[in-house]
Amino acid sequence: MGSPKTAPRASYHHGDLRNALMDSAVELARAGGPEAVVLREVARRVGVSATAAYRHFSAADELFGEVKQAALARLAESIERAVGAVPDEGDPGDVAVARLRASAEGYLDFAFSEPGLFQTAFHHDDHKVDPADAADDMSFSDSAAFQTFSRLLDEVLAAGRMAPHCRAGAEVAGWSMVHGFAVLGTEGPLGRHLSPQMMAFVRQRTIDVVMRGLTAQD
Amino acid sequence: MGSPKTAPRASYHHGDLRNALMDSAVELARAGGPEAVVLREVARRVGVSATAAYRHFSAADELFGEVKQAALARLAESIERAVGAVPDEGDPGDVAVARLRASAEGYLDFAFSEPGLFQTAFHHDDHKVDPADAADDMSFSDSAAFQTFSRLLDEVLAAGRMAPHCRAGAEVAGWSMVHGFAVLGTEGPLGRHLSPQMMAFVRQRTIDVVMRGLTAQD
DNA sequence: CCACGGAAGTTGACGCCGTCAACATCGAGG
DNA sequence: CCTCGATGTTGACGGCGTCAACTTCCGTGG
Repeated sequence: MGSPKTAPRASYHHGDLRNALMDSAVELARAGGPEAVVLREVARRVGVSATAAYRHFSAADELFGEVKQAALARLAESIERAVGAVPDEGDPGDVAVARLRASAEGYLDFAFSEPGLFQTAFHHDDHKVDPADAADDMSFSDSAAFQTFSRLLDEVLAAGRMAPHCRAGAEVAGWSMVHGFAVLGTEGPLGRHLSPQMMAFVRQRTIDVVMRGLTAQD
Repeated sequence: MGSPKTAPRASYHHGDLRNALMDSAVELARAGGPEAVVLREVARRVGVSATAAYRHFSAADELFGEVKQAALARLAESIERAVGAVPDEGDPGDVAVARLRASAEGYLDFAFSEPGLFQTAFHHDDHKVDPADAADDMSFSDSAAFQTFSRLLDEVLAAGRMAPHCRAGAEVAGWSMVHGFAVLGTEGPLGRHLSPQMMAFVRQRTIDVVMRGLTAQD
């Protein structure tokens, strides 16, 4: 008695090893960032031999890739949540702008509350750039979060809060800003040198700058 | 005959091993990014045993730290060069703005022409955040490049091209934007999914947005 | 002049990692 | 019931960073 899930050593076979490995790997990434996702340690935590993982993943990279996708998904959730929390009342332009701003806040909330997962979501190893095989590599720019961001910019444009000629490339510009701040704050020197109050201040300042840059009317 | 430098196997002792290891390590970082800086490989290239490096560096991390500093220095050079190339004539406000913009171009020029070194410059391992020992970790925010950037913002302010209340936190906002674009373009999904023409376009767009965000007058 | 002490480099070993080949165990379907 | 494929184990390999012990060389003081 006791399902294999609750009694990890119930039998020779695990019963749900793939999911158990994923959970363990995600927890490792959460606590220690991308470098902490070590196949042997993942297996150890699940109470299984290292090579057992090869029945469910072709290699360690594949496991890591799935952890990355999971992290990306949580980032998307954080953004959706923040955007969804904006009250849909008042001037449509104000709402559109507020929603755009909220998406940035949701991005940064995730980055700073789950730095390990955030770094994992954007970790990219190898310098190998084989010819036309880049297609299979799903990433943020294909993710729900990016689509959301794009849609929010369309809304701002439709509400007349952005000069039409500025719309092109705006996703990348806005994303760059928020992402850069997140990277510098979580793994870069910002988080290590600034007090929490300073961090909060420059965070608002940074969002102010990008919002002003995106919603200029000239 | 033949100095130890030109004849690497002239004698048992190398003569200039520390510099030789540094050069080799920097070259590795240049070609393969931070992950490619592997102590044993560095030593192998110099034609020396792996443990020989321990006579000059306390650990592999220390070697890597120096490579990082070298990369940071080259980034600073790239920025200085771009800023220095701006002609110092015409309206002082225009010059200040042009110099600020040039610093961003210099930053991105380096990131895209030397992606391995750029990634190395900002690579940060371990999630260990020991108490008050963060002081010794020199990084970009202490570097010449950051000081330059700060000075350029002061000039823009002094030339009346920036609202005074926007000056605080402007370094971080501008740096975040440029850094984010560089990261997404070199190791992130941008560089892998966009054509060179698109890259050039979004690059200009991104710089436009941050310049507009920083130099707003309201 | 030489011998000697420490600086600089070597070898061999340890424990960690990812991965492979060969073997053991289990449960579902003939 | 018995077999066979899916699942998990063991043992090994090469590569990594690092340590302890050993060797080679060079500059210096007697």
